Amino acid sequence: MVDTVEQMGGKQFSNLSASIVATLKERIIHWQYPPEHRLTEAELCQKFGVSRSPVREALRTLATDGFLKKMPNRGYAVKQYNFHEIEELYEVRLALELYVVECLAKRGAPKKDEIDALKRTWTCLLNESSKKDEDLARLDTLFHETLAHAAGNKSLLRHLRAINERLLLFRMIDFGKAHRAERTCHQHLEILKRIAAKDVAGARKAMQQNIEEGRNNVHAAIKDALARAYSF
Amino acid sequence: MVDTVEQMGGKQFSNLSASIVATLKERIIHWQYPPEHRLTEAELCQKFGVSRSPVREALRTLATDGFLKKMPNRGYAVKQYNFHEIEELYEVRLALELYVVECLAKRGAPKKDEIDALKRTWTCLLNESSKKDEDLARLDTLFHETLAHAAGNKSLLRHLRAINERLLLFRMIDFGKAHRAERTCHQHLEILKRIAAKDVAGARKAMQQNIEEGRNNVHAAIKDALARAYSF
DNA sequence: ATGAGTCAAATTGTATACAATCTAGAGTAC
DNA sequence: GTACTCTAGATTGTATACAATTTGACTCAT
Repeated sequence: MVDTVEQMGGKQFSNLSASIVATLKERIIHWQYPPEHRLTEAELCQKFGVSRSPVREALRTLATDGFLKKMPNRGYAVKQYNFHEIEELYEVRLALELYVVECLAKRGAPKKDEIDALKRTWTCLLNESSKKDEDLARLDTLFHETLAHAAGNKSLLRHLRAINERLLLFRMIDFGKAHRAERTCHQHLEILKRIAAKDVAGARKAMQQNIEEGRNNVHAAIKDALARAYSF
Repeated sequence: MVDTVEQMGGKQFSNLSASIVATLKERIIHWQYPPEHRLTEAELCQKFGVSRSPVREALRTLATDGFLKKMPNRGYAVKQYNFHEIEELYEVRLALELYVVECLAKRGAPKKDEIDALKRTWTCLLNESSKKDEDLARLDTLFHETLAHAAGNKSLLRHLRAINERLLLFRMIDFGKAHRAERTCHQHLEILKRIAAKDVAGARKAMQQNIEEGRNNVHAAIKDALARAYSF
């Protein structure tokens, strides 16, 4: 099976390296490459039909982004996050997102039109009969990133994006749980209400509940169902 | 003037790219390359006497680390942080470090030997007549990273390191201020005391004071002295 | 003088060849 | 059977050549 980079979703990239990064990220997120799956430069060159230079750049990028791990002289492998590491990612996320809502509750709400758009999207998605876990997870991520964006700190947003991108893999598990989407929607509205009311402590608490519920779902799901693929 | 990568501090690196990254980082931090100074692959190849491959990798790394900015088809340039961006970095740092002390105050103090070592180092440095700003800034950074390490979250530590490394440039300004070292030392001891007493709110407050004082010093210094080099 | 068009230089993107290093397995001595 | 050595293969690191793109200045027509 020979892939071509051009197939990749129809999106255009400025160079081969960026395109390869996007392709591999997509595959890793969708579990098409299992954890610990090895990737070598030569193999990818052949599959994508490109030279080592762009492949090499792409692998380095993915390694620094935490999608791959580098094994000296043995190539790269899809990084397998253990239970503890996932918890750590959630903790950093919590720290940053609590700060976001604190800022917003203190010095003014996010832009009304953005928030309204999010509310509408949630409503549409919940009414649909076929709710894909991935769509829900992406919408959830979008909500949190919209808040971060509204806080107006680009550096904060960048760090949060890096973490959320990596957690997307596990958040899909989160939304696999029954009625999780409805609960999340409810929690999001609560967060917005508290921010609007400039209730700093309340907003922090609402955000903490939202994030920790997700974390607990992932926590439980991993222990239950994924013990085979992911050995702790 | 032809540099050789081997000169670089005597440290050994596994490959040329890592060595170039370290060299350039060092120079940027010491203002040997002014903000907006342009760096092209070809120029660095000639200076270091190596080929484009490792130089290219190094430049990409420095760009993603926030030391350089990439200008499409115009090479790279030393990133000039404006006032607002520095404030943003300090905010993210604050969010993460508040979380660190909160964790520590809640679930147990850092290791005693590490803390004692820090205390001793502070004492030595304060007694020396020649206090270099850079040494003080590095010790300050070390203190904060030791706390983060004690919190036991590797992901958190990585994000914090990235921010602190970038802020080192400005923290040297911070310690240029008279008696700042003594004040910082005092504040650090206060933080440790509150953590030991499991006083969460007190520890957060002490940390916030410490960080915001530094931020204000940098804030003022930049407005005063650096308006020439750094145009806002 | 001003604007469009053109071309050389600068710069990055990609391919490929070669060098250095490490891994793992086969083979051999004991 | 076990441990040791040596070697072939795998893999990354580095150098270099070539292609593609963009920039900026120069020319020429208006």
